[in-house]
Amino acid sequence: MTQWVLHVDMDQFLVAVELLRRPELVGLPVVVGGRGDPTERAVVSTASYEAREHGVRSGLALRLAKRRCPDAVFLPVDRPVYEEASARVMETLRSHPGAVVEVLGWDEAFVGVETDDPLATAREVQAAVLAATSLHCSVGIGDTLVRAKIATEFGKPRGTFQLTRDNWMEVMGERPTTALWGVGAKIAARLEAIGIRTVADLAAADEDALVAAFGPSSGAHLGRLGRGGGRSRPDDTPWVARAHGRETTFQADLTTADDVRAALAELAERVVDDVRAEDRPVQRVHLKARFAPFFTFTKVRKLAEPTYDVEVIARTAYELFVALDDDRPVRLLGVRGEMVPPPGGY
DNA sequence: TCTGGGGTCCTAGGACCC
DNA sequence: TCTGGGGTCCTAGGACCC
Repeated sequence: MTQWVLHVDMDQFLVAVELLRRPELVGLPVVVGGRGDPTERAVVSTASYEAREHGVRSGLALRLAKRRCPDAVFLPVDRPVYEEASARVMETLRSHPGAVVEVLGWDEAFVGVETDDPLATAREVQAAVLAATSLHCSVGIGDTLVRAKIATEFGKPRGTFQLTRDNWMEVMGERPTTALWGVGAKIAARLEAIGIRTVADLAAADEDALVAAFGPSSGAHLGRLGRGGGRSRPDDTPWVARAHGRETTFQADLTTADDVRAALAELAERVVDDVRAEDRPVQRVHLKARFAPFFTFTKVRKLAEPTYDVEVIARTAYELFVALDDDRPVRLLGVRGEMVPPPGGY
């Protein structure tokens, strides 16, 4: 028996969950995002495959989604329903004999299994998830987490794909570095500046050069990533949150200090609700502010004493806001509370 | 054309200490 | 007059992911 990693990724998850309770929308372009009103400031969380054909993607402003696909049905984000569906998916994965499940988000997880027929196991997992939830997923099969994760893209929708040491270079070698998990536009540009454009270039790159350009941790990580390497066993230790935050985009920009203070107080209150539930007080306060149209700043301050006190957190956030010394209208505010680590650390 | 809301991790560099 | 070498703690800021 061999150790394999499966990466299970739900297909158009938010839309799929909505279609279960609105079957009449199956086959139509459906967009889930914000409060479901395309005239508001909000973005697409998930678009159905039919909507994607019109160029609607996650992260696109709802207003633009409406323009690109005027016939789309817009639905509001309904977190509790997705959390519930997600929990059933994860429970199904954990019920597979011998499975070690590492959750990555609402709609995806790594599953470590021992099997001589990983494709058959992947099919079993897909069938079990479908039976338990009526939802379809794609499964990437790999000999490392990175390979399994990237394989999934080639299996979508409802399919599987296998990526291992043997076919990694053949499949990935000529692709740009942005095809890798964790390499975005900025990192890709910095790599290109030192002559690395493709995955094959990165795999062959000199480790010292990568470390010189990206530091000891990131440099070594990038080299491994190019070769598809890294961890090969999922880790199922329960997740312990480092921080909780809340942020809001205002439909009408804020212009007065009182409005800002009131908004920060409300956000701080919601943050404290979350950190109380963790039973670990806030030790550092992060303030995020976006001024119209797109300048975003974050500031951090460590508190003298860890606290659950909403007043202290809200006042600290406001002090950080004032320190920005920017009098443009405010489009977004966020407060994040970084908690004291649990006994024994993370 | 307009950019959510929830997160994590890393690096650089200053302040300070021995 | 010039200035080691190791370490910790802190903030700022960048980048990425779902």
